[in-house]
Amino acid sequence: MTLTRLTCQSSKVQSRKPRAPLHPDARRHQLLTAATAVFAHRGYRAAGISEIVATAGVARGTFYLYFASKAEVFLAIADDFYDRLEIQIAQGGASPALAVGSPDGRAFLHASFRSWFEFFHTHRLAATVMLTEAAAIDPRFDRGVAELRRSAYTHFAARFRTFQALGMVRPSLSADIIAHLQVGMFEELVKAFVLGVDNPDLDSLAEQMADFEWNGVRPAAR
Amino acid sequence: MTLTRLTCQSSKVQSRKPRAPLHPDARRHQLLTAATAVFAHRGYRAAGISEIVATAGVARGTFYLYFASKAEVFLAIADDFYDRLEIQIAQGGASPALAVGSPDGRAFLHASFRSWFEFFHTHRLAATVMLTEAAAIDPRFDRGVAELRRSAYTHFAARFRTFQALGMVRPSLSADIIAHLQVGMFEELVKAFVLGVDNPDLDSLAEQMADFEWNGVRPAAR
Amino acid sequence: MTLTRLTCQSSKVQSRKPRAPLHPDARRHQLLTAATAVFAHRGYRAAGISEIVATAGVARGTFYLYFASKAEVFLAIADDFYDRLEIQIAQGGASPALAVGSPDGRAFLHASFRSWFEFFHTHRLAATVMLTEAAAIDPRFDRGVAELRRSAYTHFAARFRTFQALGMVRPSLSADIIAHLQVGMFEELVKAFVLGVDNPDLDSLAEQMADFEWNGVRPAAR
Amino acid sequence: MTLTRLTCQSSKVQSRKPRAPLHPDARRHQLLTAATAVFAHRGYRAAGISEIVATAGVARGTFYLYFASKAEVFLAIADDFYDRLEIQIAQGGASPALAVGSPDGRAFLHASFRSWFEFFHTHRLAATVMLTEAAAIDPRFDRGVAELRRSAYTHFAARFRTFQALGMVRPSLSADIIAHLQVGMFEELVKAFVLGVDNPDLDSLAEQMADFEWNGVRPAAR
DNA sequence: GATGAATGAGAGTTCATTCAT
DNA sequence: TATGAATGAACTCTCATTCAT
Repeated sequence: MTLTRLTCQSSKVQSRKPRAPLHPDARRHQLLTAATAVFAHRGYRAAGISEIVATAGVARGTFYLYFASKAEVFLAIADDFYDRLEIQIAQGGASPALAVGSPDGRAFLHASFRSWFEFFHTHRLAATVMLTEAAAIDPRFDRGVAELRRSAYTHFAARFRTFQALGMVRPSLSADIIAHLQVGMFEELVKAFVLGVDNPDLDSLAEQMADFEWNGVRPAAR
Repeated sequence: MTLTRLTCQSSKVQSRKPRAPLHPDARRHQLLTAATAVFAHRGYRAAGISEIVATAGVARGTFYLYFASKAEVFLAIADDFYDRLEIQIAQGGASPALAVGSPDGRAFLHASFRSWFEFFHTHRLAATVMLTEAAAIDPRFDRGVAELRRSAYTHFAARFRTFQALGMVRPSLSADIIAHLQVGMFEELVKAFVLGVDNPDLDSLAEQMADFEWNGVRPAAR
Repeated sequence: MTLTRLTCQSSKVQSRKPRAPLHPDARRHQLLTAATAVFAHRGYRAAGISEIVATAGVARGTFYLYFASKAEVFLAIADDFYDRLEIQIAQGGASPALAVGSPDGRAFLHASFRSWFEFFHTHRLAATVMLTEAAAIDPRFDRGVAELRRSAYTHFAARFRTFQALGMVRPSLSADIIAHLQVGMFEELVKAFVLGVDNPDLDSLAEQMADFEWNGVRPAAR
Repeated sequence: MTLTRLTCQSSKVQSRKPRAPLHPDARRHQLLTAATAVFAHRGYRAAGISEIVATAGVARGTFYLYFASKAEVFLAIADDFYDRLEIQIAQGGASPALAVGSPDGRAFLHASFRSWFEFFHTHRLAATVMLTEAAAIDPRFDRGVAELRRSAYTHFAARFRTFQALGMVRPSLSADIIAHLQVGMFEELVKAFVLGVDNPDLDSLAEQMADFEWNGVRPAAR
């Protein structure tokens, strides 16, 4: 008994033309940047993988070589932003230490605000994504954003209490509420005058905000 | 021989039993309320027509008898919110008129803030939708939502200028920026202490915010 | 202050033309039949939802109105088959009861085989699916198929033991192995001469199989 | 402030380190073995090239140096199996030649079955692939796999006819059907008691099957 | 010869919208 | 007026295959 060979003609269905490979880190960064831009302009839900890969100039499948899912890129953007935030805080630009020795609370507020405005201007797109997408995307992200905001409140409240202890600010104010007010003011100015604006006058913004926070709106006592 | 069932058997298909016709306005209101609740809890994109009609207790098709599209309900909610906003403003609770004759700007701020907090607490769900979904959802909405915010800024800025003209507040402050700061502070407090909270202490909030805005954080001059 | 209405033009993206609705049970049956045919011809993995809905002559989305997923239709087919199997067994066509009173084991085997061949011929397509897709599809299905085979072995083994107790068959044979041999022979004949054949001679098959099982291949003792 | 990481960071991207070249035949064999194992455990469709190359310890591209496509490896496995099958047949372990001179058909059947059980146990994995994936996988394979089965039937039928001519078995039986019955019984026992079992008692199996085939189930004539 | 990043067609699934009843 | 089954474009994700290195 002789069995005929099975080997058969293969019917290649389509042709694929891989582009030039790139260093993995570079490609990942490229995709992260593209995703940040797309999320910033369209929001998480409205953004499509199609748009991200088109922006990055790669094929659909390439995306999934670097991120497990759409949610995962989003979280990667958040992680990136957190990292930069921690560096910014660690650099002391916003720490009360700066104020010690300086009796001028108003000047300190100005410097602090200015440096934060600069931070958000530098990281414009990622900031847009973070400020915009407060809505539910992924349980992990919800936790992350909540934590981010809470840590911001805690940070500002702690700083304010230090100031109160130093007698630099009025002791009757609730540090927690002040923290929220600061975050609210800051977020609003950032959204209105920093993120979508080409050449924002960050110094003016910091000046006005510091003046407002320091002196209030009450006319000077006569 | 008895074999266990492999499937869970839940068909999405329902039976057809027409509900009693309702007055068009009532049905529209019913759908609008349902949509507001669903958008508030899930966000615009995540909300489905299915969920809205299920909440309203009507059929899918009925929805399209009253609204041309999903986008249209969202805009209807915004329009509704506008209407109430205009009434609130017209009622003078927030108009500078109140302040005329009263030289006490701080008391005025307190009263104004309090009444606004009450407004947002009363219209909790719609407010959640407007504050949450203010960000880019759909290019088509941007115009509408942006206009809503702009009108709020304009209102507050105009009021502030009136105050400046009356000498009630410092003239060196930029009315535009103050308007944004107020909106930011207000929005933040509303989100943090009003919308998701059962029995918010609106008076305290108004008090703290008014104190902060009026006096700033600077310690009392000795 | 007057706010302009937001109501905007809706840009309908595409036109949809729903076909005439059908009674849910009819539609479900239509889809189940189509899926059975497609799975029978291409196997579970190779079969696409596209092919199923094309066969049923409905739109892609309609499928998901009746089945939660591709795996779910498959399991529904299996459930259907199990139901018919239980009926077939319950009808006693295969029960040893028939043999009682009749000393003719060979005739009983013939009748039993015949009725089973008829069953598989009647439910040709579903049977093809069940006999073909022994491979892993879904844990639930694996369990189901294993259970199905085990119950078949158990059934045949029990019947054989009854026969042994009645002295109708040789007591030295292992009922478990005989059960497997019967299932194997049956499956093979079904696959080769029943499923893909237009007018199978079921009686001949039953006759040959009964003769083989009853007498073996040994030449008649002289 | 320390924020917890949101992502799990596992990139699919690997580093590039060429392995030492290997003799083409050795590499091909390495890949064939890996593919056999993967197909046996996951089935043809569910098996991925990724898994095959990971098992073989080579890169994706290497696979396509030795096989034109996924389908081609499958056919190569089948070809391999054919080769071994022909050797097994040629070795006469299963040829009627053995029986010539020996009047004991039952002993012959036992020896033959035993040697076949051993063959399938030795080539466990390839056998699993061939027996499991015999069903419709891809229209292109049907021809090949069908031919494999047909050649098995032909072989057994021819042998049976020889036996009939020698007067060793009953002449009234249809050789074609007997061939199918033998294949079915054999396949079933192999699947149930050989392939997935650690130390199968091949001799017992052969004994039971030979006894059944030789004598049938009929009680000894009194 | 060996590599693995890149590719893109096509898979399963969702859901806003339509219209026969 | 009210219904809900039907629709199909668009979505996220997979994986066999290619080719620059």
